[in-house]
Amino acid sequence: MTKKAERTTAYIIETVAPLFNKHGYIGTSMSDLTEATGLTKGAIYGNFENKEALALSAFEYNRNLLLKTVDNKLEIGVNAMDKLSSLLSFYKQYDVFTLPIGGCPLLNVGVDAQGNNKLLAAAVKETIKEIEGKIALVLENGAKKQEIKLPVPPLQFAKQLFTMIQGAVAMSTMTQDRKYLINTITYMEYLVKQELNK
Amino acid sequence: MTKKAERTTAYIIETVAPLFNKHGYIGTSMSDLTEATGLTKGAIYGNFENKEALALSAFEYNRNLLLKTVDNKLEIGVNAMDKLSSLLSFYKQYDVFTLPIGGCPLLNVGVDAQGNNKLLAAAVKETIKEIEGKIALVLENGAKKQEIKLPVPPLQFAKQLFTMIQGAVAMSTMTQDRKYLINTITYMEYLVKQELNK
DNA sequence: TTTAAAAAATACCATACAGTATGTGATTTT
DNA sequence: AAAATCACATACTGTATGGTATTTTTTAAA
Repeated sequence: MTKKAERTTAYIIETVAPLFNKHGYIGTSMSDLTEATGLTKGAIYGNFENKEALALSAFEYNRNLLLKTVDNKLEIGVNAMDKLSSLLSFYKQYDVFTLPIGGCPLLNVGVDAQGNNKLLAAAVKETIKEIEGKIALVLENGAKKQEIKLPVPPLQFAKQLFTMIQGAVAMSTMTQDRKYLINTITYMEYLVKQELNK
Repeated sequence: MTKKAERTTAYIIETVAPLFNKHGYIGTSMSDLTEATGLTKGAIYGNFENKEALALSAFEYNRNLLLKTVDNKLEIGVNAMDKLSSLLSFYKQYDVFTLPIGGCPLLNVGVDAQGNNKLLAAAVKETIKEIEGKIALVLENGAKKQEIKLPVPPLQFAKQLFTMIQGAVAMSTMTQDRKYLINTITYMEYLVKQELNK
């Protein structure tokens, strides 16, 4: 059986991850965390060195949730086009995914931490690279099997794809309007089919 | 001649606007502001009701700077396509524009304020609508004069255009890599020409 | 140049902050 | 079941926070 502290550590992370994601590093106070967890500062500081370490763990938790989901979506379907469609339809409803975790962790932490926390900012940057790499891999395999024809190198195409996706995420976040997700991703579905059809 | 207080008020806004933009509402403390301005809290609170009012004024200052520039770019050229090209080439170097003001005010404040400050969040939302409207107007006029052919209503096209632009802004902000701006906007230039050519 | 009004500096307030030393009860291990 | 360890709660630290009442200085008009 898992140790008590391990379970508490996990519980704390799960509980505070949405708070940090929604209100930012500075915007989330220790009293917010004790209130949400029902634990005292003694308990939290017994499991985490300081606030920054906890915030980093919280981001990593959300980040893994996202990476895992992206992985799943890119496993669906047999050819590259199916996998891309699967990813795009996930992002079309990205607001449903992000609601319980307090928004897009990449956008929220990526913007919030930029001017305040170099560690978190670096973690976001690395996560973006990972997702771009995953998409690029799908494209590369699809091109090898001659399912699709790439107009540019796979990583470049992946970056531009993900940039547009994050644009939709940013706009729907800022305006609180999911139409940005739906309309832009719908257009991207058409765009991808047109660009990759040989 | 302008009154002393008016000049001080303007000076404060100009000085603190980049700070609020870079570090966020909560992330910017009053002591940050007194240090940057060289004034005391008495002076600042003599000119602004409270921190929130000052932050709002600071955002409006940055927002007006952006709106004015967008206006200028959309005035360049005679036909719609020229105006769009002018806007896109501005955003291709958007990092140069945002450097002195501490980043993109829409993205930074739009994300930061979302979970923390309803007033600022609403102000961002309205500014986005304004810019989309400006772009839509250019498109509408261009369509009327039959310079371009729109596949969708002008406002919808404007929204999708601006969404992609903000995607490039978001990605280059999060990764601190201006290539996202250059590559994505370059692709958009090609895309716009293709989509609007009749 | 005097003077009244305006503007800014000072000194202070209560509160909230992150973090910690120590005490105490729960959980393992022997 | 006793002993040792672990996990958490309590109570506190010093500091920083946003904000304010009051005093001092500056400005501008008479």
